[in-house]
Amino acid sequence: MITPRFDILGQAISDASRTQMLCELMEGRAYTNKELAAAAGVTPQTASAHLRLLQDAGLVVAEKRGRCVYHRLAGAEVAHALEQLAAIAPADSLHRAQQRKAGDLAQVRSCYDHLAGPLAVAMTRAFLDRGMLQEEHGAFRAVPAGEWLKLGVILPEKPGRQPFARPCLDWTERKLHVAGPMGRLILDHALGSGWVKRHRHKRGLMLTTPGTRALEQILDLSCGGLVAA
Amino acid sequence: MITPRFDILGQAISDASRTQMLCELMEGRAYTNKELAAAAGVTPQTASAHLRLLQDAGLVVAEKRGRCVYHRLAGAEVAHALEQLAAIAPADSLHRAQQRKAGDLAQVRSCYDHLAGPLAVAMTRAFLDRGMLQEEHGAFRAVPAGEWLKLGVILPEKPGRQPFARPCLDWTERKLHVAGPMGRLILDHALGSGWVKRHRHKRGLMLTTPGTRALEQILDLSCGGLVAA
DNA sequence: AAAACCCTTCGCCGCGCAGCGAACTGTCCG
DNA sequence: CGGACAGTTCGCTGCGCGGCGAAGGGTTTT
Repeated sequence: MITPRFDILGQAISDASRTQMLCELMEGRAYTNKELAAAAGVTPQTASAHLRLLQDAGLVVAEKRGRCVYHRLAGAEVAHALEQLAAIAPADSLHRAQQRKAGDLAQVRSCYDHLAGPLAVAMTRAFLDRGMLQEEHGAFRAVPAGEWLKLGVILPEKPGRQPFARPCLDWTERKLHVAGPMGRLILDHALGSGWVKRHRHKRGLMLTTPGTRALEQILDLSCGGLVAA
Repeated sequence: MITPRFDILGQAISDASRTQMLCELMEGRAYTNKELAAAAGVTPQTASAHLRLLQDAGLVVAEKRGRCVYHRLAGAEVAHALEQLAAIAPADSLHRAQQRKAGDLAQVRSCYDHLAGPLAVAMTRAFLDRGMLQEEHGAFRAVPAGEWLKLGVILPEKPGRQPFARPCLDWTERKLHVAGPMGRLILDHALGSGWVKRHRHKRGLMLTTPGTRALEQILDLSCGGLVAA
């Protein structure tokens, strides 16, 4: 019997501190040791050991720049596999309660390299409603439309082997939203256009007033309650 | 930040004994405690504890029948998530060596509810070559063809939300083969027609002479080396 | 040069847990 | 009824590993 080394991966994600770090890294940004240590609630020494383990497991890569070491997920496949796991993992009820209290914190955020959270779910729903996107065989198929260009998306001429618009299951909503190259384009464009901004210290993103207006104009999407305070 | 309880799943698959059991269960059959204990190389008491943990994690369900308890994977989602993990997990080189020595053992086998291994990969390649199946956006799309009926597959009238032919990455070959409802139909038909048979005590399946002839006739597929001794 | 800062390595403590032997429950069979 | 067998529970042992404090190597700032 051939057994993939699940245990190596499993051991990597079997610890609450490490999963906390991984969830942090799912934002797609690179983080320093100290930041991840704070996120997991442990000292830097401990975080250092955890990150070395995650590195050995191939889930995380490190990049030294000056006196800081920046850690990030090893690739989109890793983020994708973790999403899949999240789909069958029981949600943390404790943190779910925090989410309700925190309110907007989880409303708009990024998932590795694309938008996630309620905003992304709402946008995807708008794509489907307007016929810009079709769900078929559990995959997304983009339909040529003028709206795409306004969202910073240029559709490929021919469908490639990799899905251009990959469905990604949101952790909180348990609903699909757009990932893959199209998701990346949308996030890049939204950041470049100032529709969303990264928080300085808090995690997550904030939807700006221009962003709200643009989404309303292009997709007829009302973003009530999603604008950060 | 919302964190799915990766750690619960992670702890479940962080132990080599448990992963061994899970790989065994990936065959799709139900196994008794004793069988799984033998597969993992531990005593029944230890296996019992492991299985209770896997049950608590929601990966495995147990069914009591007489004095035996049959364990099986909790569902196709679990099998799917494990496949995804296997895609980024380093393969076990030790067992890879065993595979080469064992030869036909890994050639034909099932992956939860569909055929897997080199045979399934070869069949999928034949589907694609003959135009019965198309790969698009990383998904499979079945094309109506007479061959499908001979393989026990009746194509659905309209594409549903769930993919009918889901691509599944094989552990050993790292190549795609057909899973999902279509994969299940093919395996069911192959078992029902006597094309493949389950080994009595050994794991895996064996391709019969009628099976070889049928595949050659329908798909022009030569199965040299895949027939069990 | 000294101070501040980021990260890592080392050594230690303590918990958690995999593993087994022994004993117990429940089921099937003669 | 009594033996055989599957599974579980209990108690124990030993290893692994998460955690931190202390100390050391590098880099940036003053």
